[in-house]
Amino acid sequence: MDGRFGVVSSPTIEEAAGLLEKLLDGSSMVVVAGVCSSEYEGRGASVSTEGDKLLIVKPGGAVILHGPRGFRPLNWQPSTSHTEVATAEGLLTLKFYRRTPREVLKIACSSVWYVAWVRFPEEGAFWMYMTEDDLRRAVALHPRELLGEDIRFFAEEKRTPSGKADLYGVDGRGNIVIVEVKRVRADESAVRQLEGYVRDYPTQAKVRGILVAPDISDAARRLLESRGLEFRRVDLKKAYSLLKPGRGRSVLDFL
Amino acid sequence: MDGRFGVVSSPTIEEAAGLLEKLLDGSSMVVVAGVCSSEYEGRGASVSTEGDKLLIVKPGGAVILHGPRGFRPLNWQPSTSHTEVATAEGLLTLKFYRRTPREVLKIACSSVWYVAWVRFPEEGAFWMYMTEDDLRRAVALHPRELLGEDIRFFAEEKRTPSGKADLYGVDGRGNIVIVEVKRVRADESAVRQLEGYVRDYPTQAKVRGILVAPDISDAARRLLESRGLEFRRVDLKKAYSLLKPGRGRSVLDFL
DNA sequence: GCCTAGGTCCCGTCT
DNA sequence: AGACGGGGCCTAGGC
Repeated sequence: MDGRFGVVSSPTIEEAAGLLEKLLDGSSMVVVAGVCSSEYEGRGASVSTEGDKLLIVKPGGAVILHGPRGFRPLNWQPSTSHTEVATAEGLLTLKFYRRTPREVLKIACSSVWYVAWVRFPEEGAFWMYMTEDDLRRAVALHPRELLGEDIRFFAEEKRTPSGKADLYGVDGRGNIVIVEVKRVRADESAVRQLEGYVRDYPTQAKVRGILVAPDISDAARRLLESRGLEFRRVDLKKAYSLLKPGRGRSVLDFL
Repeated sequence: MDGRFGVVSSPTIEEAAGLLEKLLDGSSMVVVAGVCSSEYEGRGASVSTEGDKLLIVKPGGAVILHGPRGFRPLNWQPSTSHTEVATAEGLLTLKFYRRTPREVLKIACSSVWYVAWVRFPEEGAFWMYMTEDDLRRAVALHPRELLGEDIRFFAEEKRTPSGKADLYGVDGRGNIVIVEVKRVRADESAVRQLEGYVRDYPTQAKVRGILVAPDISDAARRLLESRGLEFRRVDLKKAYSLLKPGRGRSVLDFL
């Protein structure tokens, strides 16, 4: 346990427990593979029977228990306030508690294939782009190019009784325009959002509601038209290139 | 690689590549820890710089790349259609492709701490309970106990122009009642859903909309009242015990 | 394949 | 703390 990382293969239950007591101090990224069952109680409740499992415990207290299949973990704990390691009747038992919301995840392993860890792991930087935020900024800055008309925007992410609307503006004829932006194909819930924002705008005058997205589902289109709202198709490639003219050539080509 | 599992500590880049070419055939749950960077392009785009990473590849093709912190993976692929393993300029490079949607995740590792695997992992059974489905069934079967009045329900999960409504019924006075059920505290989007269902019901007569949940947010309550809709608090413990009288004592006690 | 809605969603951000 | 909406959300169920 002195190096940067370590692995112990086929530990006994007691050896595994001893190792984990030292390792689960928040300094290491720990992986335990073995034959385990699990129990969760909290916002919901679940049980899993014995089977091969992969347990990951990260510095910061995130706990993730994977079964052999699927993408999502069987059980997890986004953060942990208290951890217990013990052995009982030939089982390695782990308990991970969380305060708010009150939850507990219990894991019991009858065999442990290996315990592996990396100490004081270094965190690289991470950037994500092409988000809805990027698209909203592009629309706000370049309405003529992206919506086909000039709109002067005066507010973003403004609170209304129905929620937060993306963009507020005034069109060439002086109409209030409320814009809801979606980075992906717009569905009915996007229309419901926009409908609420338009209805909540405190005026007797006509308020235009525009849904801006690369595409819209048929059902959403019908709902939108029945409510007198508008849809504007936006080209993601064009939007992002307006925002960052010099960047992302390869990313855009991929789209 | 003959046993049920295996671990190789501190492999060279070439050794790691050789191992992974054999291991990434869908027969094993594989873990790679090392110093890696990553790139993703698809529905969005992201990059991460060199740092300690934990790569998990499951049978079935799920790929999960964790950094040292947080609960969610930095990058992932829910399923993979094609995988490439190579070495280039002292780096282990892995590429995971997906068809629909078209996405690619590229990982490059300059050091590999360990490669570990479990072959032909056995899957245990998994049960989850106390879902929204359970609650909806409880309300449909026991309206008097849970809503305080007799309602005869005649439809569930029925399609409307605004989406799918949870329950349709008729109350003691012959009014149509539409019920939206939430297992957790109801928010504004729940009210918007219910509002749409009520509005879409094809009748001139009064239609009651009832939101059923263990709790409701203040903003949602205001929106609900302004729209003439009703709220009924439901006790999860009671609902669940009505559904399964003989079961779940311990789970309920925890709530 | 698309679409809808749930989820122990998680997560940031703002009040 | 709660609350609201985004997310490469994922996943199940319909069509």
